[in-house]
Amino acid sequence: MSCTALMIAEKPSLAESISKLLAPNGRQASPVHEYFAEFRGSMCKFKFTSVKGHVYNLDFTREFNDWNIDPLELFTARTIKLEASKSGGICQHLRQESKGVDYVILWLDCDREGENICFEVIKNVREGMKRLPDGRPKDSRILRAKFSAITATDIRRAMNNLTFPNENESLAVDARQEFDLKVGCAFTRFQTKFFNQKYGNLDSSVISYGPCQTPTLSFCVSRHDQIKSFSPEPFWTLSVSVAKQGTNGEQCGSEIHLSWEKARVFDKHAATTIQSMVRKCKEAKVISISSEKKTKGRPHALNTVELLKFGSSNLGIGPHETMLIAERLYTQGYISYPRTETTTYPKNFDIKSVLKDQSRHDLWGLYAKELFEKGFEWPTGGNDVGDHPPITPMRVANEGDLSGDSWRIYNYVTRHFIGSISPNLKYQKTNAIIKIGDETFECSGIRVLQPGFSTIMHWRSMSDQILQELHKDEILKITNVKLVEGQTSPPDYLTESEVISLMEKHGIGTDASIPAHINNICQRNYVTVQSSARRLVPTNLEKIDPELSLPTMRSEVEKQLNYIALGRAKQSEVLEHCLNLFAAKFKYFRDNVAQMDELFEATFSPLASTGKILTKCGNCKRYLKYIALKYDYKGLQCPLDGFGLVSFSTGSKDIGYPLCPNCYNNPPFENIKKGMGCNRCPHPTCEHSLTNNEVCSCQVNSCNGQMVLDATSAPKWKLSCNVCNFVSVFTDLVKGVSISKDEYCENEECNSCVLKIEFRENQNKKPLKGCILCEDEIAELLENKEVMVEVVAEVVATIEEENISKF
DNA sequence: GCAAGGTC
Repeated sequence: MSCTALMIAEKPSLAESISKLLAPNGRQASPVHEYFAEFRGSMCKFKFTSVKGHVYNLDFTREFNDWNIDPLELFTARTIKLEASKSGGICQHLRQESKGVDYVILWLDCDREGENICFEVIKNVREGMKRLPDGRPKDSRILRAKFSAITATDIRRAMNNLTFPNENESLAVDARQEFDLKVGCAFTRFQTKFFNQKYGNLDSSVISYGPCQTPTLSFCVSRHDQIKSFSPEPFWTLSVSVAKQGTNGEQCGSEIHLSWEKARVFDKHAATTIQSMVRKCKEAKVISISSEKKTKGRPHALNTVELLKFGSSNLGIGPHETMLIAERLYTQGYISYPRTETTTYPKNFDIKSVLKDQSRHDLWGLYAKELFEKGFEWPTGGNDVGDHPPITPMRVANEGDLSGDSWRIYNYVTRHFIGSISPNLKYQKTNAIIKIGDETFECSGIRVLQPGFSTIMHWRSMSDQILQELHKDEILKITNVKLVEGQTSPPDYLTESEVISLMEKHGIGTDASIPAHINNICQRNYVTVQSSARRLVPTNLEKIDPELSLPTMRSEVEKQLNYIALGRAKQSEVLEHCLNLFAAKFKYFRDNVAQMDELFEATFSPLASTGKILTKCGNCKRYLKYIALKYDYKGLQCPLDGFGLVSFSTGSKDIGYPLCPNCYNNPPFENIKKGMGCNRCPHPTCEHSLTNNEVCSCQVNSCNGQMVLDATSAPKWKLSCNVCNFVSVFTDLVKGVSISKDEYCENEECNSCVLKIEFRENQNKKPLKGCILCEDEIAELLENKEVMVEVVAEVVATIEEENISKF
């Protein structure tokens, strides 16, 4: 009695290697991967074939592929599964091969996607299988092999412990596909149309949105924002050198540079005080010497993400390109399968023979040979995720065998492999603590004891740093004390490699899709890659709504999908719930984008077509456009929300004040009312608020307002009342006006802020300081001096009267 | 013209 079993792997290469591992002793599987072996007590003909990834792609039905329909309809649209590769004819192949077979055994990758492909396969093979005598299909003979490594023991174990495919896991993937398709397309279509109508000069024909690509871009954009909002601060540091001294106090040996315990001081006064104290000291004393052996561990086995990071940061090859090269090396048989998350070698992995092969290599053969003979280090640590073994060399290649970048990638993979089984790097670090007066300094030296893996992975090597021999309590001569001024600098743009790390940390994308997401945001011009260091710099096409670009957005949906996979929730309910949630987000987004736009257009611009960039929205980072109003934006920014300030004008001459468009509409604190300009805002720290710009009380009779310095009025400086229309403008002689911090008019009854006045260069006048109400010299500088002085006279009179009445 | 995830 005999039977036939059709076995299906996820990719051709696996069909080949697994069938080789399963074919009985000495009998190689034929190129078509057919062999005979015993199965469940009878002789069986095995046919091992494969699909090529997913069999189907999800798409909308035709009527929804029309960009003219309301994107909101997509959330409830009908979807269909279409065969993924039309030319490949995978469905046809499966139907053909499954005709009349007794068993179907599914060898798809053992992850959720693989489980989903199982059911895509079943859809095609179930029909043709041999039926039960009563004509029912033999579902009990559709089996699932579960394996965690492509090794003989593991594959045999899987063959002997066949189970059934897990439908819940597959349903979770179906839900994920439908969710991503609907949400992605709805937002993408809406955004694209909205911005294409608004701006003619977009650098991209489509502004896409997706649960992976958008958070990825968002990492780059938030770093961009950090850089743009960074303001450098000056700091000071002590640069001190000492030297050993002879019996007569003469210097012997070269200078030793010390690093200061405090590193940086942000107060110049403190820094100079410390410097002069240190200068007064005649000697430095060694307080302690310590020496410690340290270890830098050899790397774990190589996985995809590590390869991508190295490619980008050390070889200057982008992730997409790196994967293309790695795949080519794989199909040519030079390296193992390059898409894996696993960082530990399977227990029965033949490290010895791989290493022995490499001992023939032109460049590192000698090192590999020595390692082989002396005995390599068995790797410890790392993770077995159960997908594929780590990336290792499979065949020796010398530089001449491979071209350019292929060789560089192969070179790295192999050095990494050898490094991962080499000894650790060991070094001795010596540290000396040195005191000068009350200040503590240190210096250190490094001696490499055993280079270990860094011999082969030279980019990770350490070099000796010689430290002269010092003793505890030794007195050293101070040879140099300098105060060095520096400036804090903003962080740099994220490197591609840092973005990959962030994606990995937040679970965005997979080893197979990370390169695709990065490639996506580059190709669509959302970011550009800086040539040298491969840093990702956002272009003007930035994100729209921060809520939607949070990396947590993906993990929330992922959590819901897990419930389906575990069989704890019904697929239809979860999907409906998530889609409803995002349909609501979509509506909110759509209405708000429109509202925001209307609001700004109504307030600031009657003509939306032309005009220049006015200021930037602190929430969405889009530029707001401003058309032909009288007052210009002066580059001042609201520190609370990042919006650029604008001048509000009533239209009458000189009457106006600065205002933050965001605080104006969305007051940042309870006691700040809607519709307030900066000149009435009581915020304690904002540099533009009333608190920090009020000069004196309004001098108009019966007005209880405050005269506020209006920084947006420069170069024509003015003080304006925040209640009535009273304005005092400075004459053209004045170049700058500012409020002197913590200084008030000596006249206790007045108590106005002291103003600092700077004159224009051609005036040849020294800056002035004083009270605008009580000092004539300052009041003279006002164009409407008379008004001011008249009012002052009245005020003084009132004060005097009040004083009199008090007595 | 649109997503993400497999694989080539």
